[in-house]
Amino acid sequence: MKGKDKFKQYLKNRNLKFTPERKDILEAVFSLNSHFDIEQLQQKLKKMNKKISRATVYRTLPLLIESNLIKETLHCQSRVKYERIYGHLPHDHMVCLRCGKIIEFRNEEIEKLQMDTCRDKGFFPVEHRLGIKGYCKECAEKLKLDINSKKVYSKK
Amino acid sequence: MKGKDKFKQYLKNRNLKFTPERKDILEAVFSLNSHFDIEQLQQKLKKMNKKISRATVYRTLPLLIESNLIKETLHCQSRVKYERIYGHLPHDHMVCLRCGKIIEFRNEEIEKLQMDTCRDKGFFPVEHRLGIKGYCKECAEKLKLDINSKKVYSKK
DNA sequence: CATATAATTGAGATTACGTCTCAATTAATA
DNA sequence: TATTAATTGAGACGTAATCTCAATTATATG
Ligand SMILES: [Mn+2]
Ligand SMILES: [Mn+2]
Ligand SMILES: [Zn+2]
Ligand SMILES: [Zn+2]
Repeated sequence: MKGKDKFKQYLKNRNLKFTPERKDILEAVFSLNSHFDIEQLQQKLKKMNKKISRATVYRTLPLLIESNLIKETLHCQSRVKYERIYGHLPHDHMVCLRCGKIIEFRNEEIEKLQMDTCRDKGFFPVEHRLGIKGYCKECAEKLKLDINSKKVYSKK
Repeated sequence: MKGKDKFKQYLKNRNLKFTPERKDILEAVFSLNSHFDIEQLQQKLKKMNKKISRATVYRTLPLLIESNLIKETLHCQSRVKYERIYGHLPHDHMVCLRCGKIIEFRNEEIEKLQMDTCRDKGFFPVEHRLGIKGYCKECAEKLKLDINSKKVYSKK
């Protein structure tokens, strides 16, 4: 797993240790399907029979973020969702308010326009996040929402 | 204040009451400058000499959101920030990681592309949020960051 | 206007999530 | 192998947000 070397390198650069706990968490993260929250990560570790304290899990996530292996992607039901980014192309998300489905999309044109705007404002971008909430095709059909109408009708 | 009527209407439609507490909270929200968090809202109410319980404040925000008067805009330092949207054009945000400054921008082209993507996926959008984190012009200069370089350099 | 009724409120308890503390342990190095 | 600074885990702690429930009140109706 190539992410491991990157993580090791990152740790070494700052005189941090590559402990078994950090290795286990890294493996759990990479074995999870991309979007996950802390709860799911802890579950996974449990399934792997790794008893790692909450504190350590919480302490390790920022390291994985700092080393560019994962990032925070969206807040969903007041939970922070993370995802692997190492080896993945940047992309954005749509979240279905009914079934919770997450749809990924990539639009380079949008990204280019974002960069242009940053340049206009003299802003140095580090991270950007675009999230669209709404209803996926299936749910929209069930709810009889018309995709071509621009407005959401308030219930009743 | 026109938002008041909209709120009243919303409440009436669902057999909810237009109580003094709700009125006060609405007024506080509309007198605050656009981006605020719960803490600031409570401060404001205090300044207005309105003693409204925490529970009521928390219970009222979702109503204001549901009635399209305000929306959640961004999470900043693990706090949810809200802002009035009634009577304001939709826009997105840049947040400076150093000084906390929030820069608003509007780019219709980006919005159009988002809508196109939704149409492609059959997704019915309700809300979208684009946030760019990074460094504002002033901070970028202080930190000697080069706006034209695409990558953020990891420290040391 | 008086009454009926369902919605609302506030105080405080409770939960949920995340951080902190500190003694014991351990990875890295030489 | 010895040295040393980093790490860990258990549990205390902090804080935001939600819940509970008895008392209150906005609204509709006659
Ligand atoms: Mn994703
Ligand atoms: Mn704004
Ligand atoms: Zn759905
Ligand atoms: Zn700044």
